[in-house]
Amino acid sequence: MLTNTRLVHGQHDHSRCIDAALSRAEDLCQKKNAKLTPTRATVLSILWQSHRPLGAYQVQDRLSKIMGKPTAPPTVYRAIEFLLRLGLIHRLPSLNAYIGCPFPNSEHSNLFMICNECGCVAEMADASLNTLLQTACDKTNFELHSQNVELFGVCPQCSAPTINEDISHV
Amino acid sequence: MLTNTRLVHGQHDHSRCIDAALSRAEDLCQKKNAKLTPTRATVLSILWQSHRPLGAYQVQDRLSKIMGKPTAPPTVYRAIEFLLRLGLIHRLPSLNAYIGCPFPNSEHSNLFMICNECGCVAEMADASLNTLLQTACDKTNFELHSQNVELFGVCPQCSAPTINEDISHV
DNA sequence: CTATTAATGTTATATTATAACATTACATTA
DNA sequence: TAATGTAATGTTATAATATAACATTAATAG
Repeated sequence: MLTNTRLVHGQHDHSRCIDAALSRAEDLCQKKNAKLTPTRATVLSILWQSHRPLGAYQVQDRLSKIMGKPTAPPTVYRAIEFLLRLGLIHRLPSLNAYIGCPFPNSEHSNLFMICNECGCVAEMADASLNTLLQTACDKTNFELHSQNVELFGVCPQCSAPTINEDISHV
Repeated sequence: MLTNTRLVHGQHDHSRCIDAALSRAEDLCQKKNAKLTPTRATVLSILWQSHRPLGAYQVQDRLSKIMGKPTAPPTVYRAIEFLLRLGLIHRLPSLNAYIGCPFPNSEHSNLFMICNECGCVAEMADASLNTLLQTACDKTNFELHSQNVELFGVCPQCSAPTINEDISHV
C-alpha cells in the first residue's frame, strides 16, 4: 500500500514536497521528451502549494499573480491538460479540482481520501483494491481501462480531539 | 454482489425497468413522507429511459417536451436534488451526468462501470469492496462517510465480436 | 378560511470548460 | 542564415454546468 497519508495529515516541511514534485516532473519530462515550460512548471508548483486541490480558476488567479500579468482560462487548462497527460496531477471529478500526484511513476489506483472538513486529499495506491476491482470486472465481462475512486470523510487531523484548536495544517 | 449488469448489457423489456423504478420511488416516498410530484416523477422516468446517464440540460430538453412548455434549469436541478437525496438517482461526477439507481434500498458501494464506447452504465454493490475500502481507511485513521467509485472501460456488448454490427442496445 | 410551509416559476448570474483563430517561440535543415 | 514547420502561447468569444435570489402558486394544518 502506497500512500502520502502521513505527509498530508502530519506536520511536515512542505517545501520538500514541492521541490520533490518539481524534480520528479523534470525527470519525467526529460524521459518522455516533453517540455516543462515556465507556465507548466508554475501551474504544477501552484497545485503543490498545499495538499488541497484547486479549481482551474483558483489556479488562474495565482498564475496571473506569479506571472505578473493576466492569464486566460485556456492557458491554465492547457497546462493542466499537459500535466494530466503525464500523470503529474489528477483531476478530482467530484470537486472539479486538480491536485498534484505524489507518486506519478507507479501503477496505482487513483484512490483519493477527501476530507470534508479541511479539504485535504491523500492519495493511495493499493494492489488488493486493484485486484478486487479487476475481479469484479472480470465477473461481468467488463474490460477495465481506468478508474476513479473518491472516498469522502474526515481526516485524522480533523477528527482528532484537538488540544489546541488553532493548529492549522497545510 | 448486487448488480444490474445483466440488464444493462442484455436485451430486455426496458419498460419493466422504468415501471419498477417508478414503483420503487412511490414506495420510498410514501415511507419517507416525501412528495413525488409530477415534475419529480417525470424527471425520474426520463433518467430511466435508458441505462445511459443524462446531463441536466438533456433532462431539461426532454422535460420541456413532455410538459409541453419550457422549463428552466432550477426546475430540473431541484428535481434532481430531491431524487439524489432519496437515493433514487446518482450523480456521476466524471460525466456531470445523472442516472437512475437500480437498488435504492440497499446499502451499497456506488460502484459504476461506465462504457467508453456506448456510454451505458451498470451499477454494482459489493460487500468485499466496501470492507476493503473501510480497512484501508481504518489503517490511516480516515473516517469514511461516503464514496464514489467509477470504473471506465468497455462493456461486454461493445467488446463482443458482433455478428451483426447494427445491434443497438438500450 | 387563512396562515404556513412546500413546491414551482422566473430572471439573472456564477462557475467550469472549450472552440477557433492569431501570434510567437523554437528547432530543423536547406 | 533564411525558410519552413511545429509546438506553445495569446486572445476573444462562447459553450456547458450549476446556483442565487426573489416572486408566485399549491398544499396542508390549524
